[in-house]
Amino acid sequence: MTTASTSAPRWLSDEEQRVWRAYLHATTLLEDHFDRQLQRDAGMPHTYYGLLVQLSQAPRRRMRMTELARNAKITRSRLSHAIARLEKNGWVRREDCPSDKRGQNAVLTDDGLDMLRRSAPGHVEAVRQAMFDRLTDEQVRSLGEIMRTLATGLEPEGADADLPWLR
Amino acid sequence: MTTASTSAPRWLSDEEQRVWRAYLHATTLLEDHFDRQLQRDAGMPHTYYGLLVQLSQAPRRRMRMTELARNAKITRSRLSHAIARLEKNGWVRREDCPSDKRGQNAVLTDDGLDMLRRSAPGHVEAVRQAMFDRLTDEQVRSLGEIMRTLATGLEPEGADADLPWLR
DNA sequence: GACCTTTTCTTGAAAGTTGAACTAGATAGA
DNA sequence: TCTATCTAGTTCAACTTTCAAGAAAAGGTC
Repeated sequence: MTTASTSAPRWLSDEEQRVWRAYLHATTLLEDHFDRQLQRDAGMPHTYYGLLVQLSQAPRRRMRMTELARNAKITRSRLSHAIARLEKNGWVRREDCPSDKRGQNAVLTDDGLDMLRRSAPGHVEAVRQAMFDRLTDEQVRSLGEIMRTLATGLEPEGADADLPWLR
Repeated sequence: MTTASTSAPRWLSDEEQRVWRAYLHATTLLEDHFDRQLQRDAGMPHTYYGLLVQLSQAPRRRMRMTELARNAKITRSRLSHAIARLEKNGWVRREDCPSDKRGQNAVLTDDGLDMLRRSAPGHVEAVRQAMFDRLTDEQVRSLGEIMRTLATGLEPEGADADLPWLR
């Protein structure tokens, strides 16, 4: 009897349960915290803000939709809706891709860049206050390594991976 | 010139940026991963599943709404909607609180407990595979400490805190 | 070229979340 | 008591996300 479906579950140890719970609590609170900070100061949820940041750092302030979805770790559908909303705000515009007629580029507008410049200081301060100011250098280093490991684990090389931006 | 609004922003260092990015990537992918696993195997999002788990561990399998919201780190509004949905599924029912006529208890039903027993092994396995199997014991220990620190930082003692379950 | 499959992106409806407004009951002070 | 305030929980509308379906172009094979 060695099949996964019938073998005895390897329950979490007490410490693992505590760590898992702490992980869920911290990530939920952090997400809520930044969503509120950015909704208040920039008029959009954290995810949307992240898209503008990505675009601002891309060559010529533009990026293909799927590429942007991959960077943000979200589905293309979600991205389509998000870009539509940001377009309404005048912070992004769409542009046909010259080399592939199916493709679209999302382009950060000047207004979008302005909005980013205005809100960036406050957001960085919020990130510092909630995360980096509370951790030792060693903890920051360790957190980075852990998070890279976990992210990599969920993005396997093979074509069998169920990745949001390919759904 | 020392006021927060006008002092030079303390931008993130390169390493801090990498850590922050890795954090966002990993947490986004993990959330997506568990939401899908549970939607597939238990017919509900991760947050809802967490509520059933909380109830299953509470005395007499019941809990006051605000208390449950506090444990889950979510707003009471969100919880109201969630419980309404779980009630439709027959996994939870509401009950008037005897000692406070404004209060409601959310009670895990027998059906709810069954559903939890059926899906728990698969979920634990998913958590192991995505998180604990990939980290060393030392990393698990470190992650726990980091997450407890961050969660605590966002739940200050004072009455000035903007906590989801008090909104 | 004709045909089939894959890739890119969008759409519309259903499900979930947020924020503000609201009801009802508890609490505290004059 | 009377009244003002606070707390518990729900509801509605607006917004966001998911899922399934679909249009259009690209790529591969014969």
